[in-house]
Amino acid sequence: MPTRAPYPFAEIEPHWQKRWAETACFRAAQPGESGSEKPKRYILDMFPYPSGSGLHVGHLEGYTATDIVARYWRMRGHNVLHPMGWDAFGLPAEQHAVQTGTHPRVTTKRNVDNFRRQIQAMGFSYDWSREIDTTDPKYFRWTQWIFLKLYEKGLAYVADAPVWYCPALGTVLANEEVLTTPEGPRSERGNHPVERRPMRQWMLRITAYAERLLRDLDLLEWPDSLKEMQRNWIGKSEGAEVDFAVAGSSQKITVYTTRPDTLFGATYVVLAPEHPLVSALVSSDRRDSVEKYRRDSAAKSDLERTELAKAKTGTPLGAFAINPVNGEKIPVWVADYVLASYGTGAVMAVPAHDERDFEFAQTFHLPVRRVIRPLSGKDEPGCYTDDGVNVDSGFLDGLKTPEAKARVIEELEKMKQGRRQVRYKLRDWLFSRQRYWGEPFPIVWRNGQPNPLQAKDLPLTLPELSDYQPSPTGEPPLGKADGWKNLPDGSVRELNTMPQWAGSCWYYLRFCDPGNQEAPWSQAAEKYWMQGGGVDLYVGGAEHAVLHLLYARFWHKVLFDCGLVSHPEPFRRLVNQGIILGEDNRKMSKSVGNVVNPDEVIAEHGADALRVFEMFMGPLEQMKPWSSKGMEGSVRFLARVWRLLCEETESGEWIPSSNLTDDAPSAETVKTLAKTTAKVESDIEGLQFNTAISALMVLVNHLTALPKRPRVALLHLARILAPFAPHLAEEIHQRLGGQGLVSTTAWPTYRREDLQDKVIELPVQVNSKLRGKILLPPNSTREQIESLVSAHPDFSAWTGGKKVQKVIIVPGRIVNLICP
RNA sequence: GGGCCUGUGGCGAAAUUGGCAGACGCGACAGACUUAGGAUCUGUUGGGGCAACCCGUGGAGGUUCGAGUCCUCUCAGGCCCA
Repeated sequence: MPTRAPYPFAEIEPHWQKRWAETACFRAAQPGESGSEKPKRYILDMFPYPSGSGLHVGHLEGYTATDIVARYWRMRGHNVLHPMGWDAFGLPAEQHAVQTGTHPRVTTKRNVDNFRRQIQAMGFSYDWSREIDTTDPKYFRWTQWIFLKLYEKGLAYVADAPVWYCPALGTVLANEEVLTTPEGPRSERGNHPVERRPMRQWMLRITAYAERLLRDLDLLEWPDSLKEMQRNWIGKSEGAEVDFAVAGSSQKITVYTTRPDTLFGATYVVLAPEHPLVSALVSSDRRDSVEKYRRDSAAKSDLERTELAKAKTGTPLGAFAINPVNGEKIPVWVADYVLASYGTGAVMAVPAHDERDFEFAQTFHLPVRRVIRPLSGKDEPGCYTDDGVNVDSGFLDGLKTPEAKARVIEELEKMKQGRRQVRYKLRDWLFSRQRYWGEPFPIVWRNGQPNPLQAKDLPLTLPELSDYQPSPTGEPPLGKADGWKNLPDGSVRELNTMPQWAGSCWYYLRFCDPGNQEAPWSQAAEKYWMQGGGVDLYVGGAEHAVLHLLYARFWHKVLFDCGLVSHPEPFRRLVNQGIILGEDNRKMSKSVGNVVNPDEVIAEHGADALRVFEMFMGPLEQMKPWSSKGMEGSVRFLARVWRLLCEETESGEWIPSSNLTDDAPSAETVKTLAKTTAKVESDIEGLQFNTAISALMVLVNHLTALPKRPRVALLHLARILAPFAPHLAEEIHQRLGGQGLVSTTAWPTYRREDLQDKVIELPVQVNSKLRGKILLPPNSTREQIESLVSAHPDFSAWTGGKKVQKVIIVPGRIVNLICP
């Protein structure tokens, strides 16, 4: 015998989903249309990659949060843009194609259909007329169009550069897609080993925007931790380049340092093993050992080379550099703790004031010369890396570190032996992939030169292939499409495709005007929806902190410079939802078997209960574990709401409750409704959904306890519950005789005076310990409070008969009597 | 090694931002519903004590009439970067 549901969600939920779809009640009005006179609000989720395994409860957390906010503002009379789409290019569908021969388009469509079904089962109020798919030629036509803009502005170029190549994936990867692990560099996707290979690649000049990407972070309401991650990724450092002449040679060694003030403390110079000057400068007697050293270090990872704890290695080059400020001859070494990719690949070593140099000097018995004294005056042996005052430094003596830096750079510039230099860790963005399932580049090669397609020739679509396997040499799969790649005039198409990030760099703009055939978006639509600093609320996972969010900001700034968007930043307010762990407190994973499947949860408890529980678990941004018991608590809550107006017969039928009344609610009920509504408002606006739901529970507990439930109170409840549990809210709204859809009615109002109690309890402390309470009107003055306290029957018991030396009164908060 | 975040009942968490610690939920315990209950309803539920009271927000100090909240140090866990 099937178990009876605590309330009939299985009938209610599909019914209202159908009604919403039929009435298109969540359609956002375009500028000019009726409805666009309302204030706009753009509430966006990071659109998903439609994987084969379907949605997980972590996706749903963010989507539920934005849906509550979207529904709330719609009820508050805003024109809400709340869209959904698919970031559908990507490796998994293609790897599936390599293994099975199924076209990635087929796999992608199947996955998208599944994702859409799952999302719709949750009752999210997306405007489905704006659904977009990055693999749709009607969409990627404009991705290619934006690429042409980048190309025209000289921000897209081809370079022969050492790039990360992943043999297992058969493609190159961006710096951002490579992780540093104890086993060496690995691909972020799949954790395969990757290696450096020189290859011809498309690059995007994101470094040209480094300073603006850094500076404009100040315009954004983002979590500080996330801004900090972007700052670190951009990695601005201010320092100097210093030229060291080489004794007996016309060559010079240029080093980069952030501490030019320590130049007088340099006791040797180090070149990275890969530095081009190594072979030019090595002395004949040192050549063999230097060559051997270079071979040895080539086998090591960057992490092994630079780790502080690891023993430092190196070998002298047999050459000497000349310190430009004091003419001193100091030895040149080759050591792999210096990386070719950092700075100029050469450093001046100041062992007294740099940890790594210090360790190296200790290992090889090189001199240590102190030139900075701590400001505190206490000079201890060892390495001192903080700021201080220069000593034994010629013209820098007595200067504090910031002045010393400025002074030495000034001097070096005068001597033409150095210059101020701002550096960024950020590298240009490696933008091509040797893959099939991505946007083709709108480029043809003629006589070894790239030529852009005309905008009118877009989209350039993918050819059909029977074999998606990349070749081991890095030749892209598109190279197999002879008819596609070779053009009649002898030119050849670019065979790489764009990385998955491309489509997500601008999708939020397409949502503003998704059907536009003439342009990626109209100026009017962009101005309307992006006014006030862009997307008003953007919610997604923290894993996109540097990649997607940095790339999208970069494209947006380029589009801004092209006059195509009206604000320099795309996402005004951004929030990361926390990870939902498995019930065992571990990360959800298929192999552990602790994954919660939303389809099953909805079938068992309903979508409303899942929505409520996802929000009730804890703060949105916090990591928190799933709990099936907690899930049942949310079902119980909604069932209690249901039973406010329905009761079950012996045979299991739900009939209207006999406890309903058309009488006006009591003053207490009116107050509870007012307080709850005010709390829910401020909590939704502050994204504190867990406490909003707890306030709703308090209200429901109050209403449950009433012998007769006023219909107007329940109608009020339906409206403030609607953002959280919209299906149930619609059903009770209708059963109580409410007009139209609750989703499109106005948010309820309340009287301000109902928020304030007539009498409040004020705690009384003696010597900061709680001793009693007094009852009084909320707006009592200090004098009134003091006389009420001293006249209280328990007064002498509280004070123990001692004299009150001081009275601290915080009206509405506390009274504290100090009796020594 | 550096940066950021988090530590509160048996569990998930609240705390008007310096003012009654533990709202709300889960779990547990007791009772009711004339059968049963993994349904529902009603109580109780931080620890100690017969009690009045005392103790309690990872730990140690400090500022303050008053600290979960602010400061210093420290321990543990997480994330990011080396």
